[in-house]
Amino acid sequence: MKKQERQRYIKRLLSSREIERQEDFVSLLRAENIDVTQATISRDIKDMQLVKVPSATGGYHYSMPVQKKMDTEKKLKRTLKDAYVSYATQDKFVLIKVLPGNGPALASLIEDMHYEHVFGTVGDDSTVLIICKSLDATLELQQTLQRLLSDN
Amino acid sequence: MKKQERQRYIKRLLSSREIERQEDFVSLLRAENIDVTQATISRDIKDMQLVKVPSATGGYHYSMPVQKKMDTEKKLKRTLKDAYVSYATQDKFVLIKVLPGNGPALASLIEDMHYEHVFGTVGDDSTVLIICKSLDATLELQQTLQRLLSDN
DNA sequence: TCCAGTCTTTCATATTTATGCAAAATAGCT
DNA sequence: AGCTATTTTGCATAAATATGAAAGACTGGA
Repeated sequence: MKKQERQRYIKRLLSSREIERQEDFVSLLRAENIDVTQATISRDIKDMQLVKVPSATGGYHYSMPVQKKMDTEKKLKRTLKDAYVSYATQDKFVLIKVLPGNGPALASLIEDMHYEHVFGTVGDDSTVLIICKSLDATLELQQTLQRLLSDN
Repeated sequence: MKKQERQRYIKRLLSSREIERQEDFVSLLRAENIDVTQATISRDIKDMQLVKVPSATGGYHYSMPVQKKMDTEKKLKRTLKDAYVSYATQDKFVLIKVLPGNGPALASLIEDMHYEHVFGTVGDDSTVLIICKSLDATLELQQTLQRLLSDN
């Protein structure tokens, strides 16, 4: 499955960098040895319903679609509230304990959010380890999670 | 204030129709005797951080930005929870009673959401009247409001 | 294997969107 | 009012994006 794999890469790129133009996707994918043209990216973007957001700083960047993002955050919030047990943090890591069975779901929701600050996540049955991109990022993420936990 | 007024119009158009291209804004505004070029619209869109969303049905349409939408919904939820007293509905109307002083705020938040189903709102000190676009729309809106009230 | 149908990609290009620059409008002064 | 600085706009066009049409890949039979 070529297309799906590429679209997974695209998702990953989305969260890792500020992507301003479709051609950026082309270059970045080329760097990973995936060869496509802008035309294909345009169709992928339509498929995946990505949007080009005018950023506060004056530029533009591609991002997840509105609805999906809202839905995901809602699910994430619910899962957190339902299953949250405790959390700890050290260095660039945030370790969340949840009720048995909820680890993978939570990890996957966090992935889906494509948080700027998150490098990656792993989850077993009752634990999710989030690896952040920096110490600052870790703080930011903590705040995000706390916000989600305390309703709002 | 020319620009701001135009941008208010743009917001209103956003919620009332599916707008596919910037030129559509130009035509629709022209119909309201506001004369602009696509260049200006492009800049307005950047200002307002509107996004062009690939819709499920194959086309594209402009829409409110992610962050703002989420923020507004949050505020709306909080206001509702804080100030809600009761509501009633009849025909295409939903009438919400709130604690004194909260009417205008609530009305304005509902406006800001640009709900598909809402034709318009008016609020006095402790009442908000929402006029929906159809009977079905009224039901939909009720559900939306109930969802907001019952957390989620 | 060979074929028909379906899906995906590229190429070329049409369409749409963004922007540099000059002109016009607006806002503050005095 | 008259002048200057700032903001906003349109024009022209560059830049970016979307898409028809043809070619290539893949799929599931016969």
